[in-house]
Amino acid sequence: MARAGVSVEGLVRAAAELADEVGFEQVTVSALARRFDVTVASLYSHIKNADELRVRLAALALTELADRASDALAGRAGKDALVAFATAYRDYAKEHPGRYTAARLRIDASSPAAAPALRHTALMRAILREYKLPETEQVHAVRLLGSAFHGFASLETSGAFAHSGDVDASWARALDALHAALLNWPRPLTPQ
Amino acid sequence: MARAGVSVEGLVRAAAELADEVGFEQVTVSALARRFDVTVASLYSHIKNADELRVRLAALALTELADRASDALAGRAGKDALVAFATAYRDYAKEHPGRYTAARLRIDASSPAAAPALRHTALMRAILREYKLPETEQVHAVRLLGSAFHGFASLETSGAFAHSGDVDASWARALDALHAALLNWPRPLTPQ
DNA sequence: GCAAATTCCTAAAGGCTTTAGGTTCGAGGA
DNA sequence: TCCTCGAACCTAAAGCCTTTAGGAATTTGC
Repeated sequence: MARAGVSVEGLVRAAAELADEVGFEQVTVSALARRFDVTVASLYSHIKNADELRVRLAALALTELADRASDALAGRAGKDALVAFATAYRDYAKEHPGRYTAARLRIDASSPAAAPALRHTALMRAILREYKLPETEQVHAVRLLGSAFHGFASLETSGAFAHSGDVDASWARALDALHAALLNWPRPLTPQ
Repeated sequence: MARAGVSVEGLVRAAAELADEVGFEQVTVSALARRFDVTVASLYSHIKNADELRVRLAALALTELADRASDALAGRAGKDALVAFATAYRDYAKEHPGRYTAARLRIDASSPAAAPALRHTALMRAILREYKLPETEQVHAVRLLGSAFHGFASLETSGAFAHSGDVDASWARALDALHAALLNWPRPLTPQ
């Protein structure tokens, strides 16, 4: 019988497609085996277990997302950069809901997904450069931006905004408001 | 044999405890049956299927969360109200991570969880009253607040903020920034 | 006290994950 | 060319989960 030519990379790519088609939770080793027309047990020659598959999928998604964000940022600064980054983020979540869900998996420092996760922080800090926040405030600003972007993308893809109003307008206004917030970043009280 | 005295309410309460202990994804009909010392099939006299259990759990969580938020809001206005609401939200997510995850389930209008979900919107709009935004802007502001609160809670409980910095300070700064954003809400461009 | 409804049970089918152990393919050395 | 060895694949089986069917026991209410 001819071999199916399965490889770890191929598996992860197929898992990514499957995730976007049927949802991240439905990505199973069984479904992948069906897709490659191979028995389930065969896949265990390539991956250790179902969890490893999910972590690798997360790493793929985080890398793709960081690549897009990085491209969006090229040659831009200030509000332009903020909007481009955020929109790359939101668009990715809409185009690839399964991958996006995978990207939000709990990741610990030893995971192969840890490195791409760090790129995201670095990119956000690059956006902040133009806003000239004090060094100690940057982590807070990164967290606010991360929360707002992730929260919006997450609520939008989960259908929470589906029942009223113009979501694109909400997005534009949110970015205006965040831009303004960064310009007038609240000064910390005198340190104690 | 004496009856175990299972009821739908009891099941959902136990499911909520289980969710907080071992994570929402691990809430299974089997685990519940074990907890009640009853066979799995018995539970199907009380619930239609595993999905109904999850939806009921979501409804419980949304109701509890709305109750807390409502209490937090009582007698407060302006930034006070904003901070109290947001903190009730974040604290609930930290104390009850499993329930909180359930609350973020995709909910459609016919679901028994739809009604408590609407309370949340109403409460957020109450916060906005003091900020006197134009009627058409309120939906956008609600979405920004919802995104930021959910994003922060979600990233925090999933460990994304675990590796550096003072998370409470980030939270305080985020609320300061959102308060300022509401005070200076970006005017929409002249309508076309 | 008895009938009906409810609660609980056994049994079984079907899906997913993982491990154990055996077979076949294909590439590189003798 | 042949043969060997590792990788890729297979069958089999165990364990857990969901769901349905049909039957027994308990509780409730007339």
